[in-house]
Order: sequence, then structure tokens, then C-alpha cells
Amino acid sequence: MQTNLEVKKTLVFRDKEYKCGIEVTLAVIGGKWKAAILYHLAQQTMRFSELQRYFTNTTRKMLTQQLRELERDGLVHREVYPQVPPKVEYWLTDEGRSIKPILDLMCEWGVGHAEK
Amino acid sequence: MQTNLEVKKTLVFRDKEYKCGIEVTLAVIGGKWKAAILYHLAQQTMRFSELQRYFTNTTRKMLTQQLRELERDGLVHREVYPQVPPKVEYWLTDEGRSIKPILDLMCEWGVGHAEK
DNA sequence: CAGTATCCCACAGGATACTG
DNA sequence: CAGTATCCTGTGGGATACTG
Repeated sequence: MQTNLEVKKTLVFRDKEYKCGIEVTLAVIGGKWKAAILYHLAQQTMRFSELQRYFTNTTRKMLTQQLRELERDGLVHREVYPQVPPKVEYWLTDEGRSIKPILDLMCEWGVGHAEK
Repeated sequence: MQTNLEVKKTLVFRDKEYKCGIEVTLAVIGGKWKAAILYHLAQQTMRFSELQRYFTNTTRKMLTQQLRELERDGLVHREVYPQVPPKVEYWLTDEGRSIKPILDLMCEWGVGHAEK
């Protein structure tokens, strides 16, 4: 007996091996705030301070870190406007927008599950 | 200016507050192996040793732990057959099956993302 | 405003051994 | 077969302070 997955080849993503796409997806959006960040940016472009205003329980460091990782993974674009005071905006790339259906489903399911 | 999320009420799930459904969903399936376990059980009922055979990089302890948490969260049913040697089967509850569309999307997206 | 730089710790997850 | 029981470690994430 074997499952569908057992016949699939392993995936490689950033030098690590994954046995199925789900693991890759979790590696990308599994961070504590990442999915929520993406969900927000899916609604609109935001600058750093706006994200900070929403994620009041998060430190600047964590926000920065998670945003950089999302940028590295190609989901988020970071635009720095060379001015004083600094202005940095974040928005989703095409790749980032491609994950929106998942986020929408996750949001919906989570709301339903919490109600029980 | 505010996003859709900022006008929503917070969700409560297992005595913790969450600002959106996504966070709840991640709290449930965000464990290192949980999503993959659910994905497998969505294909078929499996006994512990079968899961172990697939998750070769996971310890018994971790498998047990994650399965118990999924059981506690109402996604997985654990059936113990009182016999020697013991036999324990796991399968998804209705609630567990309700998350399958998300898993399918995550799997698909992950495969696509890894290819780049 | 939008970040680094340090220092720190809890806890998720792992290794190994034992058991009904 | 399907687990516990112990002990241990890495690192994800936090607190605080400094900066271009």
C-alpha cells in the first residue's frame, strides 16, 4: 500500500528537501506573522509604519525579519523612497498574489474553527 | 486608512486571542508535520506504523505528539483496537476533512514555488 | 521613519531508552 | 505495535537600545 505522496519525487527549495508541496508552502508562510502580513498586503500596499500599527504585538525586528524573508522568497516587493524621513513601501509581487486564494481559505476556515 | 482586518473582532481559540482566521489556522496546522499528516490522512485511514514508515525523519514521539494535538483540535480521530499486538488507526473527522481544500491548494502552490 | 545590533530565553522539536 | 519517559538542544521570537 502506498499513498499518492510516496510516489512523488522530493522537492528542493533553498537547499532543503521536502517530501510534498505543503512542506514548502509552510516553509514560506509558516512564520508566526507571515501569513497575516501577506493577507494584509493582499488588500493594499502598506508602508512599514502602517504594518507596525496593525501588528502591535510584534517588534520592529520581527516585522523586518519576516518581511525580508518574504522578499527573499519573492512574494513581497520592497520599495525604498530615497527621502528624509525615509519611506518604505511593501506590496505583493505576482508570486505573492498567487498565494492569495490559500490565505483567503485559511482565514475563512480559521474563523469557522474558532467559533466551536 | 484601515484594512479589512482592522475592523474585525478578535477571535478566541483555546484561550488565546487571534486577530484573524489565518492565525487560528496556523495554530492548528502550523506544526512542522501537521499539514503533511493531515494531507496523508485525507487520502486514507492509516495506522501508526504506516505513518511512521512515511515520516522517516520524524521520531515516534513527534508523530504521537502532533497526532494528539490534531486529535485534541478535533481534526483527527484515533481508534484503538484492543488486541495484541496493539493496533491504532487514525483518520480524519468531518472537521478534518473540511480543511482538505486548503491542503490541496498548499500542496499545489508549494510544488509550483519550489520549481523556481 | 525605518530600520540594526545585542543579548536573551522559552519551547518546539530531537535522541535515546524503556514498556504495556 | 504503539507508544511513554527523560533529557537535551537549536532557534524562532522577544526586549531594549542605538542610528542613517
